[in-house]
Amino acid sequence: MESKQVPSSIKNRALVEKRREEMIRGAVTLFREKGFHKTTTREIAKASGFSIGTLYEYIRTKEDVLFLVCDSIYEQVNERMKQVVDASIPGETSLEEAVRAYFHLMDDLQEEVIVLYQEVKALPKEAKSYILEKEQEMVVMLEEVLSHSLPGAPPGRISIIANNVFVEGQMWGFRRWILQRSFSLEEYIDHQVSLLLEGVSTHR
Amino acid sequence: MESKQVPSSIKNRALVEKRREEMIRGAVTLFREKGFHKTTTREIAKASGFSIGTLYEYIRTKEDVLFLVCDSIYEQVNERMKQVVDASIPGETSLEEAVRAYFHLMDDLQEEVIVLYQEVKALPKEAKSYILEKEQEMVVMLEEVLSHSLPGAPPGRISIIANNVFVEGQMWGFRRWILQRSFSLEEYIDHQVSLLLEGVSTHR
Amino acid sequence: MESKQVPSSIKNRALVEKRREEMIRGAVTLFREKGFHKTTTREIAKASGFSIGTLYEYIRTKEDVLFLVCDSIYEQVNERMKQVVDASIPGETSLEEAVRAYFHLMDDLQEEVIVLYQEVKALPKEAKSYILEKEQEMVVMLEEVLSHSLPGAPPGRISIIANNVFVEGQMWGFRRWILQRSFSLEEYIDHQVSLLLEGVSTHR
Amino acid sequence: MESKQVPSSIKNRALVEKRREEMIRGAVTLFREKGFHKTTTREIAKASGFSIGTLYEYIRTKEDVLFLVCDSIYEQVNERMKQVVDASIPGETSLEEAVRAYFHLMDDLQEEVIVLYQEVKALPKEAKSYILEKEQEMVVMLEEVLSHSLPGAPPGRISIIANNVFVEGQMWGFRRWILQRSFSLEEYIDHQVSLLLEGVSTHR
DNA sequence: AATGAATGAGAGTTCATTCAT
DNA sequence: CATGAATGAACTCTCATTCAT
Repeated sequence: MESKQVPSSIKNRALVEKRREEMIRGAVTLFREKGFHKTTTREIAKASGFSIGTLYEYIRTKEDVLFLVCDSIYEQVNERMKQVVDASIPGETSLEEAVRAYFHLMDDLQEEVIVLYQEVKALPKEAKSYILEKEQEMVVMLEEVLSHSLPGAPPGRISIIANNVFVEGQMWGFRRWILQRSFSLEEYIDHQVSLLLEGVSTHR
Repeated sequence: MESKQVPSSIKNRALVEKRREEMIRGAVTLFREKGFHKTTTREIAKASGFSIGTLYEYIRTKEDVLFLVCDSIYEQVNERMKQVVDASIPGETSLEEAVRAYFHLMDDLQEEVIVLYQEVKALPKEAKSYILEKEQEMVVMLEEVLSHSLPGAPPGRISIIANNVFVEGQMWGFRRWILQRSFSLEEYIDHQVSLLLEGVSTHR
Repeated sequence: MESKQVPSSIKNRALVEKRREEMIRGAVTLFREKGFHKTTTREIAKASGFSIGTLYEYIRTKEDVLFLVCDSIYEQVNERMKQVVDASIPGETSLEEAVRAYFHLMDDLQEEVIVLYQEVKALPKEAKSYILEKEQEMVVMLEEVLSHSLPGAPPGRISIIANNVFVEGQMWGFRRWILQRSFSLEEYIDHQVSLLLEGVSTHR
Repeated sequence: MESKQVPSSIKNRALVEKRREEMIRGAVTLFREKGFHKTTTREIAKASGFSIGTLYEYIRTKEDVLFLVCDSIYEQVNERMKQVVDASIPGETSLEEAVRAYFHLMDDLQEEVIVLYQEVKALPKEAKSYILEKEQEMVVMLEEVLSHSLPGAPPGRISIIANNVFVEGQMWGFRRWILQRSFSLEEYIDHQVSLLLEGVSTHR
């Protein structure tokens, strides 16, 4: 799937898939720890379990690694989110359920989402657009769920709510140093859901 | 003020202040365009109007420039936000007014906020903590305003709302490519205020 | 024939011969286009129609390819020149005829001769000597023809004339960008023959 | 003069000139010994007496070094040849004198000319054209001298003679392993002049 | 106080060669 | 015999930082 975007000089497709998975696993950890720019290609190779020469058989440039990492993360996020959306029966599955599922997902993939969040901007132009499109797919999925549950709401409003929820989900990860000090995931979700549905006026 | 954090070999305090302002002005633009890592110290020197040698009379490392930039931005943000808060009379100035003022501020300082947003993580540990504290001051100010207007709300809830508002303000800048395509600033603020106060249930 | 100089791990002699011919054909084109140093072994393998692994069954090092190419070219040049010389009957075949035949040969093998000309120096010492000997054989053949036609001339003079003719033949190829703009092959040969025989004094 | 072609980040023009001269001196020797491709930039820096970092303050790429070397050689060659031509009084200075001067020049600059001869092709396209133009200037100078001495000769013939002389001069250097074994410079020149003027027919 | 030439560690990338299958 | 994945030494080039002037 990624092979369409990033060419490799290795012919064996299955092997490419396998090696790239190893690579992504290694790179995510490194990027999370030190950021993309401070991670060297040699470190990536080592963390992936192969030599620098082998690394470059599977990518063309260091930025390709970043792209593969970002792409893979959104692939996971969208995949799992799609399951939630598809399982939802319009009119029956509540907005609340979907939002809760999304927040749980963001909790599961915290590390990955932080990388995504902080490093996408380092991608070369074209690759960045591609990834931002995938991000947008994510937001669109949220919009769909929202419009099922709020049939009368104007699309502009739906869009803003979707963006809010999207960012609040990510916020749980990238502002963890403040949020996760004071709240459990469930508490955080409860608050956000309550705010979403009723605004500040209500408080329990 | 910054001189406390970043030593300079120049004695003349006023001069240090002046040169650093030039430096920050130049650096913000560059960081916005190409990011911290892809900006060289030579470019910063040039954009600041002095030589590389002179640049290093006023800082110790490249990261000092980033620190000065981040610090200066929060200085401005907090300064202006403080004015809003101080002008507000508890019980009279409404939550809505304060939030609107904050969103306008985020619109004014868009470029700067994006830099802040994307590059803080590149700061060395200690400097990062220092800047994150300033960020937290900002959030605390929002919390204060909120607790004035929502006297009965529990502090945890206040904190989450403050974080939400904080991030939604920044979102106007860093998700501009999607938001500013569909909404004027006023429309965006109207929606956010309405959502904040009443939740999704209401719509016009 | 080449197998004496460059060992191969393949036993089947005929196969070695065949594969090496494919290899030389591919390599000449590449060397002509981008030079020896900028051509990779992978490219040579591809142009030859087999894998990099197979390539290395028929040679030991990249320089072996260059050697085989150079050797093969001189083999052709000398072979064809020998036919001319052998066909010449001392005293009957004129100097002019032989020189004309040589220039035509240089025109036919232009591409190959340019490669020879530009890349021989990249050969390792021993291989270079071997090739330069073959080059010298070529010059010696010219000397023989010349001494038949100029029986009274001292050998030193013969040698210089042979070198001149040798280089003028190659010049038609490697200075083509200037010569072939102004002259057809026949015009060029006519001029050179006239100059050779009579010097500058005469002009038509 | 070269500064127009190859930008340097050093501002002091005189210094650039000086350092580049050191660089060229070092590089010529290395290129002569091992060729352009087998010489590393670190070796060039070392031979020039400065660090790798400093080297790159005066050039952009390794190929720039080659260009500067080639340019400088032709600068010298053309400069010195111009003196000969300018000193010649049309009608008085004989063809012979000019050709002799040229051969002596080629003897003096043997090493440099061999480098030129073998490495020009490694230059990037544009730089190559520029250097070939300078080479052509050299040939044109020879043509001028020739046309003064051979007023009745057709231009095509003049051009070929100039090319012959040009290449025969270089030949003294790049075929030294055979020519300089058998001839002193003066003997070589005597033969060439005699052949040029009278052709093969005459011999002393 | 200001300048800019000098430095060299270190980064990304290539590619000839090997060897298990 | 043929293949192509794996290797790592070696290369070019960058850039933060220093220091003599």
